[in-house]
Amino acid sequence: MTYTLTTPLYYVNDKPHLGSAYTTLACDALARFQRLKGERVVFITGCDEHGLKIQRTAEQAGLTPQAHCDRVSAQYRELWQAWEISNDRFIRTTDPRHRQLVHQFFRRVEAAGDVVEGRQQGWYCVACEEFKEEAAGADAPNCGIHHRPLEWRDEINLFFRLSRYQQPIEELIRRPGFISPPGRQKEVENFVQQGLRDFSISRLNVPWGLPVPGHEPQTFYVWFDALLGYLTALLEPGDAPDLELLSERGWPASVHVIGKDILRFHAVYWPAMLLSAGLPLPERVFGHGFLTREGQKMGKSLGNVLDPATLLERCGPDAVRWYLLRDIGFGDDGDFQQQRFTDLVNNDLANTIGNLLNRTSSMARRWFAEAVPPVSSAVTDQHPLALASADATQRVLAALERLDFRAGAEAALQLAVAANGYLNEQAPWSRMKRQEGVEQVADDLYAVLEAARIVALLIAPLLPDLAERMLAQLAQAPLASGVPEQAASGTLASAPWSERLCWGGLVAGTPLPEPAPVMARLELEETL
RNA sequence: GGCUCGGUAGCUCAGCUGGUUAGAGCGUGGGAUUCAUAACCCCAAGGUCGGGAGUUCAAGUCUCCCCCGAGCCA
Repeated sequence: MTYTLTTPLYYVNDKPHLGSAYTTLACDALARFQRLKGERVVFITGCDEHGLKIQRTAEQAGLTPQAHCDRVSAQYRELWQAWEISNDRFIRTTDPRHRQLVHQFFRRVEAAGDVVEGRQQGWYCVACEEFKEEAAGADAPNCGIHHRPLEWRDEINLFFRLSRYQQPIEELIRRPGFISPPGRQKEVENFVQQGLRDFSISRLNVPWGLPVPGHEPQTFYVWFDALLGYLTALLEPGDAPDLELLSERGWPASVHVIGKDILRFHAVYWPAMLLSAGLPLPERVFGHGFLTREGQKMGKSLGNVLDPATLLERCGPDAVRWYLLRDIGFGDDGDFQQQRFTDLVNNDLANTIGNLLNRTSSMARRWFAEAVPPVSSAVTDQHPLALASADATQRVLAALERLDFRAGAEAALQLAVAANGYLNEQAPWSRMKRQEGVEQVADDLYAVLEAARIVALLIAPLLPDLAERMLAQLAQAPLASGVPEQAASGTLASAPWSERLCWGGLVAGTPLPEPAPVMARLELEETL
């Protein structure tokens, strides 16, 4: 079984913003988690590059659409590299193979009798690339989202007969777990209950689009072509663009992770299209929330846009990943507050987790020959910290499985808190001063180091960098959650994650490197 | 206009099928300590659980109305 997950294919209208980074970061955590569990993962991201909006943006910049797309998609690719996103694929809908796959898909849909000509009349928002039903009777309406005038369209184009899929779609969206979070399910149900209407899948007079075979000069509506990018992305380098191959390449997807604004495309239109083409349906669609900043919507007009590249540069990957994943319920809207951001990062990562490792390693080295202290048989898997570790592990696994990154992060953090508490109760430094119970001190330090090791393993999906730094500090093999399982097992002679998560992995006497803080405190003097 | 979801300590939130003095984290104040990244640990203050009415022996938790916020649809 392959675990296939996708981010949306981001529209290359402008450089990447924090919202895209948020989605991608979350998917990266999920992908790493699945890889660590030993699953074969195909993590897909990429860019959606057709459509009138792109065409116009390019014109305004004095570029050809292709040049514009090349430029913006490169920004995405570079940003994800900088963020160490472990995507296995990066698909662009201008990829030549994509065109062929879209044509093949379309022929299937057409053969199924699901393509009809129709007259499309209505107000269109180019920025949304959507017709606005609600503006039907209006005179010169504006888009409610973009506050720009809508454009009148009256053309003959091709429609997909969505109405034929009323029943199967109703059943699909009722299926528990298909739409997450559950709150959004009703939203879609209401929409579907009102009756599905055929929707237009082609445009006239939009040269920057894939031609509809047999229906020139029609080009495909961006959304039709973009969604299919998930399929093209699965093709391996040498593969011919053939839908028949997909089942061997990881289709259907285990989950599409998207922003809540495009839930309908993924939960209704897309499955119907797949049904029509005779392809299996994705197992799950997760619509996450949006980010505001200090209570306000981010936008150019307000000048309060947080640039993900700047954020990375100034704060590092661990801090931002932690904040977004640990403080915002995945699915809920979230507010980026700089004060809270630094508070949480410093408290959780630097003080609680980082300092735990630092202080313990320092003591172990000082009193036990710069190595992991000898353990006595008193430290069993019934040790309080062993129990805490087992509990944390179980909770992290369960949480990440349901994409509850916040609960996962908290559970891992709790283990570090427990270990710090234990250390203070036992106060090995006092024992050493009194020159008594050295064996007890060794046991205590061993147990705390062991807990720290497990904390590192548990945060690995969320904070791969910090996890590796911690493991290095503990003289442990790296995890490499970012590379495919086969490659990892080929190069690393370490046990799988699930085994390493078991209590007692540290070997007494293993030399410990000189401790250096694994996580620096954030000291932001100005506003980001 | 219809529907949905929220409104719980300064902030972000947890509170399952109603049941002792409403919880956590952050922030704030204090204490303790020195192994450690002025970190860790402990303690405290702080809430008429949006407002009102009702059901009940008992409501943050159920019903109705209203106010505010978000969203989907028209």
